Amino acid sequence: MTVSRPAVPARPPRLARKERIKQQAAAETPALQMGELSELLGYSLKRAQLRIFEDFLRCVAPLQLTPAQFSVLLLVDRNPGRNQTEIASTLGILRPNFVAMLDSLESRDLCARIRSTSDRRSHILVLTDKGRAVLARAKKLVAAKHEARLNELLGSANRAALLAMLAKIANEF
Amino acid sequence: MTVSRPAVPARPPRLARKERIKQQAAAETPALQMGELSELLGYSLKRAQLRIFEDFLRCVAPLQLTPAQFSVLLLVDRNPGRNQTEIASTLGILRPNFVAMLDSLESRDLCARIRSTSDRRSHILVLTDKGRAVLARAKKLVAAKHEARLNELLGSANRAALLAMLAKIANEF
DNA sequence: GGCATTTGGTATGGTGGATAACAATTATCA
DNA sequence: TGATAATTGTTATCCACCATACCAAATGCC
Repeated sequence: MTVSRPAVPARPPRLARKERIKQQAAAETPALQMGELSELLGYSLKRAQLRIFEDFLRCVAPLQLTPAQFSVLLLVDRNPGRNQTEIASTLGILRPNFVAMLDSLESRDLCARIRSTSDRRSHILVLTDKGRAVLARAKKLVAAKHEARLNELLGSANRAALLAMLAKIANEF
Repeated sequence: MTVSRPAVPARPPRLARKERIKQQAAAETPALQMGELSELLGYSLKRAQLRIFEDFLRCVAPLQLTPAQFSVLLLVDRNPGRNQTEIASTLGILRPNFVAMLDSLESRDLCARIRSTSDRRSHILVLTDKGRAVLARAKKLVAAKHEARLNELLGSANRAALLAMLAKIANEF
């Protein structure tokens, strides 16, 4: 049986960050020296991440999904029978912050919380039919627009190497 | 002449994010399937970025500098005579948000705002002696602890390739 | 001289992230 | 068995970051 709680209106994600910053400095004096900044991995990493998220939002805009929401749908779909704590912790989301996120997804009828019969404390997460459909469409959009453009920019071998290094940093650093 | 305004107390950055999330799921059931998540560049990118920032904070903790503050000091040092708008916009910081940041740095006597004689609207940014000293120490700490460990993990050739790809994404994507 | 623009700043709201505390439930173990 | 500890989902709350609208002072532009 589905556990329902007061509906929380879904909020559309915002995008287009860089354009607004650009317009700040319209007619610029000679470009600034970046100095050691361009050698700082953290700096480039954050800039690249912002870009990627921006593009992700654009590509998946018709479905109104943020990267975080997409990752939740993916993980829930791939791991049936798991509860909130398990899904949240593998995504690096703190349990309290995961509640509102699920409320949002549930209010849009993309996923549902089901009371576990074996442990009545926990809520098992499942995708609804609509959730599965949206996830499928999102995957296609991401693959066709987002990742494809990345492959074009980097080349698929480089892209794979990049991914491997990022995973290494995330896991072994 | 230095423009001084009501001092804002400097706030120490927080760190150690991952540990707290780990403790959520202590004794785990079989690991979850990440599915397409590990193929999503944005996901790995963000995870890696969080790791890198965490380590950066740790390495530079004795100086109480966040990555953003460090980047401001670097940029101001490398570009004398620039005003707030120029520094902020090249760092992707919106002018209103840059005010508090400068207040903090100024209250710690790391940098100063100087009224431009040619344009009395703008504040020219300069590092104080203490600011230069702190920046120098920070650079050494970052190079010795942070970047060195990264080189060890990836190898310097790979690290350079990674940096190049990230810059490409940030600039050409 | 009158107008738009620029600059630094304030106020404010949104959003993500983090902690403390709590009730209900389950696990542990004397 | 029964008392105590741990876990789960949740609320409330705080802080940091990001974004917008607006403002006064100063400047640029006819």
